[in-house]
Amino acid sequence: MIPGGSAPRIHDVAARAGVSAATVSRFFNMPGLLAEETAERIRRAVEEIGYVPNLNAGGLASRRSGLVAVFVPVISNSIFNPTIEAMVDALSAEGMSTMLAMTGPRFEVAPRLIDAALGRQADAIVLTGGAHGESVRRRLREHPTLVVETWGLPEDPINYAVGFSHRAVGEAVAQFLGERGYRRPLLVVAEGSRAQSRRDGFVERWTTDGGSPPVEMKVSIPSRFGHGRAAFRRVGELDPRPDVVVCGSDSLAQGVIVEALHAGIRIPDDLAIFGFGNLAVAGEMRPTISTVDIDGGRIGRETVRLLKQRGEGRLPDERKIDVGFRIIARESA
Amino acid sequence: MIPGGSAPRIHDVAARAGVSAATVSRFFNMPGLLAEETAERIRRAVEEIGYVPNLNAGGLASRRSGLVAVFVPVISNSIFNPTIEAMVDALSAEGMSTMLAMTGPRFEVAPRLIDAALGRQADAIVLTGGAHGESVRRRLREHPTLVVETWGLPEDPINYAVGFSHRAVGEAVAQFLGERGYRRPLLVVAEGSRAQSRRDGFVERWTTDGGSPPVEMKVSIPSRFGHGRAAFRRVGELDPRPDVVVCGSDSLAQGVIVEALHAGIRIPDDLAIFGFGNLAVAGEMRPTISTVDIDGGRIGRETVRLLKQRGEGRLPDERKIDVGFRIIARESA
DNA sequence: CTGAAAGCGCTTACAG
DNA sequence: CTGAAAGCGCTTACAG
Repeated sequence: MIPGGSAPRIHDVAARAGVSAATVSRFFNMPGLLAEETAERIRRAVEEIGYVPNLNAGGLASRRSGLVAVFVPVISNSIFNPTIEAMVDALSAEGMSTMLAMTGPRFEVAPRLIDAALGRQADAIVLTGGAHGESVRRRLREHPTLVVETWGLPEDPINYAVGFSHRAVGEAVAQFLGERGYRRPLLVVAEGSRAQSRRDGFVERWTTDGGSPPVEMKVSIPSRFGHGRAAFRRVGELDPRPDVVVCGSDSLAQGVIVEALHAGIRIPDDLAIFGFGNLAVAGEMRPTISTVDIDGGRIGRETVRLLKQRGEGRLPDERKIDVGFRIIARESA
Repeated sequence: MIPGGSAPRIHDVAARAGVSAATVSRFFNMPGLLAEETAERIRRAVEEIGYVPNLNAGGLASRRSGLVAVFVPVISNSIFNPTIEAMVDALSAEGMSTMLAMTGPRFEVAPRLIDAALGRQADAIVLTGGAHGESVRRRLREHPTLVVETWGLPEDPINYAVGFSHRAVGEAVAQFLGERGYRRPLLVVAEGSRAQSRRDGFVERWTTDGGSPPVEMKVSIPSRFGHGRAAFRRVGELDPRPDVVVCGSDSLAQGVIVEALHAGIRIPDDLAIFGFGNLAVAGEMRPTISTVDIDGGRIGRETVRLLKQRGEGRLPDERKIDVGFRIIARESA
């Protein structure tokens, strides 16, 4: 475009190519309909004047904004980041844009954030990390916008949910640690309903398998490296002493390991550590951290696939998409 | 709104409140102009029918989209995250929305991403982490959209830059370590022009102060925990052995510490470690990590302040805003 | 395969 | 302090 001039509009392209604005519009949105020679003329005109379609005007006319609002609690050290990255990439590849809304670590979704997403006419709202309040859920339920909840699999999704069963994770971890011969787990449980579900699954399976009820300890969210100090202190206070610390995140597990090593404790011989999330650091730590792998990228991609399917008018009947998880056995437990 | 019904429009509010659409528009955009009694009627009508203004239509008419496009390389373990969080929060408080674009760790800004930002009529484009190619810079320079580059302070900003001098950081670190008596630094330098600037500043100051040219080692970006292993291996290969490892990030510093401790090396007595960024983990590690503190949140807030000033038609003359940095002396060096 | 015309839901001079 | 009317830059039946 000419520096300082105003941006070219669809009519400028049309005039230059000797066609109507409607045809230029079709060039971008339904290219299959155009005669090859017409398309070529338009292509050249677009190139020459540097035309970029006004997507907001287009969205207003077509009633499809091409905008997806992604709600996340935070992005610093968030376990959801691979999901968000995969989602932003996939959306961008589909010609859609990502609007980012941050709710804070406790998911205090201000009504203002919802209004912003709806006011921008977001084609879809993606809730990452779930655990939103009933009033927010009701509001979204009443609204025609497609809502995808990720990382959890709520009993009754607002529209769709892509994630895994946190309860099943808890059960699998309990089984794994029981089979490895651990007997006195300390559960470090973060606030929030998903952590609570994992805890419930763990406790149920553990006691069903004949274990005595595990000792529990609460930490605030997010579950971070720095909590490792308090968690390790708790280990020292308990009698009998725990033989494994089950952490709500790999960062926390890493923090406990650093504290334990600093105190001269051997891992896993004196104390085992189990994480959650399979962050890169889990495989790189000394010792490497046994944990639960969640394919966060896949959650993001499945979410975008859902949006594509909606665009094609063929949304699946099944409203919960379970991406599963894997126990990763490494050195720390 | 009525479930299943279509969203109410400004005319619906106007009809219910017994005023014109123009007055409802003013209620939202220039509330000071309305009679208190009129405002109250509109407020009630908005409440009753659950009206949410269509911001895209509003933006089309007013030629202000209220959208800010934020370009970041990645968000997983990114040092820019506090900046992004502060920015998203501040923008949201101003009634603006954040569009998130991801360029990949090497800032390969696809022209498609720029087109998306321009096509959405972003009021401003924020480049986080800088280091974009000349063709992108030229394209943006020609465009009337406000561009703010963050974290670096380029010689000639596209429009504005908010950040600090990476070269000055390098110089300050060299001075600090020299004064502490270290003599044989190993510089672990990540790819990218900002890391290179810090390296240049370090080397210049170090040699000016009489030190011999430091040993250097390249790592790919992002500069992560996992690179600690290779960096520490390098320490063992060098003769004479380095007495301090200067890392491109706190994560990397953490990785080196873990490796060193695992090998039975004492920190800082046998080997000192210096980081960059002052992540939370730097203050929580054992030993705590000496590093450079960057107030990332402030970078985000200053950026939004710039956007507000532009909205009020009073952009500052000075095109570079330097937020500075601080050396944080802790246990590791 | 292409065009003319209406319309998407707002804002903003302009006039009073 | 408020309203009527034009217009923001597109898309999409409809018609040919």
